[in-house]
Amino acid sequence: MSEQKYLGEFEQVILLAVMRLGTDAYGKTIRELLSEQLSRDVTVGALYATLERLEAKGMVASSMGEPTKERGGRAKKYFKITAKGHQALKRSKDALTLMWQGLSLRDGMKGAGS
Amino acid sequence: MSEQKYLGEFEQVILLAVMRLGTDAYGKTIRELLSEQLSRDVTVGALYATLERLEAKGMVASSMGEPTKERGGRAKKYFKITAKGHQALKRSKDALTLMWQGLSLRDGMKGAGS
DNA sequence: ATAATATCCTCTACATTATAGATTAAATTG
DNA sequence: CAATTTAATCTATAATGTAGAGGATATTAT
Repeated sequence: MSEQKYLGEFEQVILLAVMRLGTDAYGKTIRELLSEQLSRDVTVGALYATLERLEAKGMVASSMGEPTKERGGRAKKYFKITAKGHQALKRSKDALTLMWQGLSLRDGMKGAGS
Repeated sequence: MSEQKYLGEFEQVILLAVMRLGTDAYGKTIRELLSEQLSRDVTVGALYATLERLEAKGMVASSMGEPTKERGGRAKKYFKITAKGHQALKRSKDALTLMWQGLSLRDGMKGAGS
């Protein structure tokens, strides 16, 4: 048991990617999304390892799809975010939002005078 | 060498706390801020370990302050965010913002129909 | 049928972050 | 100087993040 409390940085990003891809979220599409949107190229290993952990924690659910496609190949493993995943994501977002409240980047650390 | 690319989840939160506290950021105040704002109670060990890592990466800078205060005690170690820390924070924020684009929580995974 | 090719997931290992709390350091007060 | 107060350092361990070789399963060409 023992529920870990917070989502890691990468876990958040992957959860968001899965959410975004809707019914078409699997290894390749997730990797492409991260590469296109964030210019973040992750290796397959990094991706699946994290998806597995998220599934173990009940944040995502998976199901194998029919392999019948354009040009052969193994069956895809589709992922979708669960209600628990949504909650975790919301908590993470709210926390960051709270901490950002009233802060602006731009001008670096001035004030600190003296 | 080897610049790690992304800030961890906790690193982000702490960096934001240091930024928020301005000239009064040290162990105790940071811990209090996290406890009050996020109801997140971290142990001293967790906090300092992360601050050390952030300093090693050049995201924050520290300086010892005069201990002369209300009731004795050891000197405080003040932290402030550096320009590099700002940049890292901005990158993290931008990435999350991009991924959140167009997504709304509320209604969970519908569409998946079939 | 079977070798070549295409897709995509599984497995193993190791690096970095996160978390805990006991311990030590340094100052004030009686 | 002993007791008290404030705050940082040290030592371990768990959880996340990162990599890439390797295996599985399907299609296409010969």
